[in-house]
Amino acid sequence: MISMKDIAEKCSVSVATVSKALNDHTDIGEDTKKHIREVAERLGYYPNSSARALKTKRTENIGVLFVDEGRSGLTHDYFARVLDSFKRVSEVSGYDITFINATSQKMTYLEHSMYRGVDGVVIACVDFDDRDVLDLVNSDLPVVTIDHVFDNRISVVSDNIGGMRSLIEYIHSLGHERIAYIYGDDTAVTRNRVASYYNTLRDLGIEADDSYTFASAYRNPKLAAKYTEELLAMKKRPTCILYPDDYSAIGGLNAIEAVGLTVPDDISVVGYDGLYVSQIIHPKLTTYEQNSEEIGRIAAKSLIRLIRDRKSTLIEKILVPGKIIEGGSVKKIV
Amino acid sequence: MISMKDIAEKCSVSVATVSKALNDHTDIGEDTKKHIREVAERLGYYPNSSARALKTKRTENIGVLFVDEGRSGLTHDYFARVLDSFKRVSEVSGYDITFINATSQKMTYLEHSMYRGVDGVVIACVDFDDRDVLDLVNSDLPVVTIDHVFDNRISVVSDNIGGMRSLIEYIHSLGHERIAYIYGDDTAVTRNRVASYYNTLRDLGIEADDSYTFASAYRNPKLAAKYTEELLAMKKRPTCILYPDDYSAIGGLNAIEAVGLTVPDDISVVGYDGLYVSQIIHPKLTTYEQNSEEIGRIAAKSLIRLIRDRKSTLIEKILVPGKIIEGGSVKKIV
DNA sequence: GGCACTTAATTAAACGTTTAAGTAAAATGA
DNA sequence: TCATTTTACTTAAACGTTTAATTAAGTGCC
Repeated sequence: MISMKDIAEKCSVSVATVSKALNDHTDIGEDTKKHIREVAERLGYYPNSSARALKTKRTENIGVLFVDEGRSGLTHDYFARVLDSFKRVSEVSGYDITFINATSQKMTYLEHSMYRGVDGVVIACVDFDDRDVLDLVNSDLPVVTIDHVFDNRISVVSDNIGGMRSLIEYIHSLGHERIAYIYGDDTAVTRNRVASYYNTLRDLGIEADDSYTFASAYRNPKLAAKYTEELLAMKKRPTCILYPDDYSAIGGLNAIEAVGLTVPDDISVVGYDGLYVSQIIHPKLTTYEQNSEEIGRIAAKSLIRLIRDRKSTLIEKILVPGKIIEGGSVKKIV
Repeated sequence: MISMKDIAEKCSVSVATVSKALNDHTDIGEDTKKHIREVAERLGYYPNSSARALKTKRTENIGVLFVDEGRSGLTHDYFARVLDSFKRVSEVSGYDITFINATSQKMTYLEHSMYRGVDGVVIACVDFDDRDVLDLVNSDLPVVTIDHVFDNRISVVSDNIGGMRSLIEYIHSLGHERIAYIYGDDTAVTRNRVASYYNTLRDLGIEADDSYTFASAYRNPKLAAKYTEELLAMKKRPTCILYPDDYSAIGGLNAIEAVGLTVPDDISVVGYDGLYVSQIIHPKLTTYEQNSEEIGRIAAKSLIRLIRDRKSTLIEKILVPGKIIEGGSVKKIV
């Protein structure tokens, strides 16, 4: 490994001069800089980030906490896209991404973050009631959370309330009044969507029917199919069913076809997420596409801003709207 | 930040003693160790990985190179699962994962790896002809590649040849003889599968018909649908169509349904990958599930072994078989 | 009591950077 | 011409660890 010392010797200058030359300080002559850089290049010099971090107390590294119950957020389409976008934006700003997860070393998330000396942490797709997560959130580290709001932190959240509202208003505008909702696991996200479901119906002058709602789970087409069957068996069955996500909606589609009914002619179906796959099946799902790209982007920008301006005590909740994808799974009722 | 110095002062011992006590060296008395550890705990001490790395030249960090043409491998189901598994196994062994990607700092992958001082690198889902990738592969760093073989490196590859063979043998055992194959982009993976397609047909005594094969692309249902239409329009059309991946197969399914034919009664369809979604649609796809879990696991184990035993010059190609998922998209022909 | 050995600690240097403070020479200005 | 400023560099300390070398005290043995 070539170090500044090697360059210094080769150039007959001090190590400090080399450091300053490579970091483009103003108190080094132009020709010296040029010469040092050439030699550095020629010797194949790479700066050593550990040494640099030790001195500067900055690692230019961002920690990512992305875990959901054993299964990592990585295989979760929506979060994978958020992370992907986050990563891209961070890299452009010169930050690398390191995962801060369950370690064998029985370190807490905060300990792990301190150990690695990350400059900041983004948290998403975790159990936000977890003691370790809360410790991290309440630490001195710059933190941005995604899809969960803490009152002392910057958060970037997908607009679940607005999303649900616009979906229902859209369906309603096509003539639907009997709108069922099979919703996901009990999380802040779900609670917002459910509340918005009820509020929107009320605002539209529709009386909500509790037998039209089911507590299901995310990404569980089987369970969604089961509740769909129950809905189909009702005397006064809904004309449209909303699902917690696109996978569940596909489960619903199958259940509907299985009893010989057709989507959207006999009953309409609406997903959530706008996954790639939702647009290649037949019928294409009408669904709500969360802006994962934008969420990741904003989270990265916010966190980096926070890191660079540590004294900023700004607490923000940034709401990111998505958009309706008009597939072919909802029929206009005359 | 609490450092060893603080603990040393508190305990009236030298910094070296603290270091040794915390690292459980044998030349420190038991009571001293205990005391030092208690104080460390009480003060909320975290070791500093930068300082440690500076001394030991080990970061306990693994670099991950996962890029495909602009779009990161993160959003690619198969690679997301491989990475997820890789990450889990690495973490258990005490390694963290850092992405080594395109940086704004115009560093090459190798430079980036050296800069971060990663102990090793896993490469997957990249353009393996890229100059920068080759430089990394030919560097002194421990490297493991996934789904691509270099003759000087350990590689872990999904058994594409065997996978293709077992799929075709399976289909053939159900009575199919006219088997079409729409395949993906020109990569090593594709070439292996195509070769295996021809070899297996030959071994089964079936004369391959070149008009039954199409160069399509991965994850491109539109293009797959187009070639499917061409196949359907043939006078002597195939009884079964193989696709490069499950998404493409779904595109094929749609194209088939669109002309009023039914899968599998009128024609059979076979995917590749065994994505979650392939098993929740109707009909469920018959497909080949690559063992992404195992691939990630083996890659991690191999890389860590290589890191811990640097002088090992072992070069291996580890083939990981997957398995057929019998869905409902292939009919038995009498 | 003297010798060798063991145990438990310390000292000091090193890892590769950054940076405040210092210095010597050159340029500027009256 | 000499004081002042500017330019271009060097010195030296520091960041938080690890570790080889050293030391000092205690133990056991004859």
